[in-house]
Amino acid sequence: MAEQVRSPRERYRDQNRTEAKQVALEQLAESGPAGISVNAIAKRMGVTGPALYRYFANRDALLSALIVDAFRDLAEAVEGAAERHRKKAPAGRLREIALEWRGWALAQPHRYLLLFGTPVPGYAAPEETYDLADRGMRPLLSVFAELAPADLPPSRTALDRQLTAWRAERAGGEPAPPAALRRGVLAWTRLHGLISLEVQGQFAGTGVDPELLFRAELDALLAEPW
Amino acid sequence: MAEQVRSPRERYRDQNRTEAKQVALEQLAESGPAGISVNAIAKRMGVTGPALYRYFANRDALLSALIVDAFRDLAEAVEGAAERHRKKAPAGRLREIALEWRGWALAQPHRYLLLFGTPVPGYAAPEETYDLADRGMRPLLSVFAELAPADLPPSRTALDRQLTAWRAERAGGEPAPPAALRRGVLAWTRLHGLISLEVQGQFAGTGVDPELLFRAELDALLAEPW
DNA sequence: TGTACATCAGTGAACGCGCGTTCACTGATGTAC
DNA sequence: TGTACATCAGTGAACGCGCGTTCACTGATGTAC
Repeated sequence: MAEQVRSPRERYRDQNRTEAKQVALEQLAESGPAGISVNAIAKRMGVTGPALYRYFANRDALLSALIVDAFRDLAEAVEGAAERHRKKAPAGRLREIALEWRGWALAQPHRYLLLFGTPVPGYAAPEETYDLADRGMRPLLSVFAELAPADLPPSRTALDRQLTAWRAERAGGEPAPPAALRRGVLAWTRLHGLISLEVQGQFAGTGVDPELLFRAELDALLAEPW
Repeated sequence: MAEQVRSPRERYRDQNRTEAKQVALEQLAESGPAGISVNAIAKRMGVTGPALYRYFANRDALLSALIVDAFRDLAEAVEGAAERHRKKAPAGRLREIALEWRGWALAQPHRYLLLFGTPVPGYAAPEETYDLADRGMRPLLSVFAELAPADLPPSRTALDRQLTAWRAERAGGEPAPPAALRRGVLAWTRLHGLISLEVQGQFAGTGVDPELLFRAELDALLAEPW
């Protein structure tokens, strides 16, 4: 990241945009996406409501900024974990990536739900989010590409064809065996299933420790035959 | 279900309660949980707002009724599938149960998200929902109890102890091998992961058919070693 | 069967509230010559 | 370096709106004798 030269005014703008987003995140944590209010944010910033329209075209633009930030943040966290453990064997790296991802979600449940929770009605996510969502999945897919044995029999099921096309177009480029893509995507949906239930407190009254479940799921993922 | 003797007035009340809930479900589908409005429901019913307070103590009570209904409905659908295919081998029955569950969610995504989506902030679900949630899981757990080989080595991990205690207390009673509980719960979280992502349209732009992914996940579930 | 009373559904007015957004404006900060 | 002008942040008033909920009430329906 090169340091950008910015005028004082630009710095000031950035600072205020950032502050507004931070306050919005507090509201998100307290009362959900519907609780994010332009006027309330302004009040907490010590400013009147209309002032925020200098920084965001409208409420939806603010929401979009939050979503894009969160997707990028998550992708960077996952990429960071992959990078930090790049010397580990793929199985160990997979564990680290998955745990990083869960950690990110648990540390800021509202942001995770903003990305993967109930869609906000009447709101359409900007195009950018699709790329960022794919980017977050890439490290997971790569690990499975490494884990795949070299002598995998080729597969031409409809699903495998779809996955291959998707990989070529969006999810990173380098070709991978379809079986690796399939397992990578399913790994993603499995981990998401556990995390989303945990984040929503579905295990709360059960006496079952979600982290142990999560680790058991990782074990199962690695024990599965190819 | 025995036919209850009810006075005309009671029948009338039930009818109006039901109609209010139906209209609320329409609103839920259109604009999410936050879009459920007492006044708007009344208007659609051709009645003034305060009239609804004859039927529900307040907005939260209405929401609770919707949630309890949905949990019960889902549990009954799943139980029905298990019952309809009771003569099938366990593996086939598992498929049917899972497909029934997915079908229920896809047919009414908003209701599924009401149960398992982002929690409504400031709203506490009534006690009853916990039992109903467990009830919906039971058929899945039972199938895994059947699938478990008889010669499973005993396990005493912390997770298995927690699952056994939970099963004894809430999830149906009949004891089952811990490994079966573990796999049953993980089956649930896996299917939920796929379904919740599908219901929220996360696969929309990818060209990947979620149903094929779902069936691949079922195959993986059954191919896994014990 | 008829009358007296109790129950209950629904009305309409009112409460205080917060929402997103627009508009014309003031005053401060930056830019050009 | 000083002046003239353009840019931009923020204000305060106002818009129309819908929200959940309360209250005293009217009028219809049911119950008891």
